[in-house]
Amino acid sequence: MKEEFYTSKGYKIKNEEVLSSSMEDYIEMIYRLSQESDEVRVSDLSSALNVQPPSTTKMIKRLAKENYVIYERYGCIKLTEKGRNIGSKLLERHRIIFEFLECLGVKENILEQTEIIEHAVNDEVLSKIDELTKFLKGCDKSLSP
Amino acid sequence: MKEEFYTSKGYKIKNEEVLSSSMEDYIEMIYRLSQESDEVRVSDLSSALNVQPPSTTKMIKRLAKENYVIYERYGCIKLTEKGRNIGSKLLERHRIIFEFLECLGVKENILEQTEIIEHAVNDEVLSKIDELTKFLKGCDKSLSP
DNA sequence: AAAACATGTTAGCCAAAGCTAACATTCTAA
DNA sequence: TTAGAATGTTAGCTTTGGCTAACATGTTTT
Repeated sequence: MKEEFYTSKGYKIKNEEVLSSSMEDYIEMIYRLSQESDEVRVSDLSSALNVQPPSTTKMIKRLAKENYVIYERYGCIKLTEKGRNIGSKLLERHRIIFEFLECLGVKENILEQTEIIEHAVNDEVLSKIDELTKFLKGCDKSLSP
Repeated sequence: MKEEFYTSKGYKIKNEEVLSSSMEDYIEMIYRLSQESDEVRVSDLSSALNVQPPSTTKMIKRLAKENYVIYERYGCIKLTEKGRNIGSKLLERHRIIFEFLECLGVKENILEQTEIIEHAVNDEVLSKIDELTKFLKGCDKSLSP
């Protein structure tokens, strides 16, 4: 099966990905905020993601329908088991990309670049990058003991 | 200025990027096809990108309005100077990411991953990755002479 | 307990980039 | 040279994920 080109949107459709980039952003952030306090509310999420509250409400409803979070109007947002599992993977993925970029010596907008790239890599690439980063850190050590 | 989180869409808006990912895909492909033949038509582009012709027509109109291509109804598609410059950069970016992934030992969907990642990296990251790949290729050589 | 403020929701708009169905143009071959 | 095939365009629909304005609910303060 020859590999073919698609437009960016084409890959998304083709891959029938369960989670869109935005959904990932919200879940990752809910997970992050849940670690700091167990009262995560719409306003927290909105300001953490620099988004207006109605956007958050809309997305939370969707995440609730698909069983990533439990939520009732005016209440607080809790991840389900499923949501928590994904959240921790997303955070780990974030960490791997961030450390890779650090290791590359990227200086500008490193958080932004992390946020953008993390949605782009699949599992295989992610694990190769993780290995590579570990390897490079080893090199550093042997270069500057 | 502290770095902040945004959703994926947020970064796109924030960066007021001139070229969307899709626009990049089309320009890159037109450039690629132009190298093979100088008669690039809507149908060529549509099938190369696995997109229906009306999508191509729509995008070409937009690219023409923004001066990346010259096009008239039922005619063939030519890149402008501006379009050509960008096209060659996009192809180079593609090459850098592809070689990096090869070098990492990525086996599955390497073209697809290239296509997705190339839209995610900024210039700084791209050049660091390029350097790294050269470095890694050097390592290979010294490991397997 | 009522007024004022803060927080959350609803409704409805927008742009991007796909799609299909229907129509228009151009090319080819009888 | 004209009919039919191939190619291209238009119109209009869909989804995603933002946004604002207006309204609803909850919380706090007097």
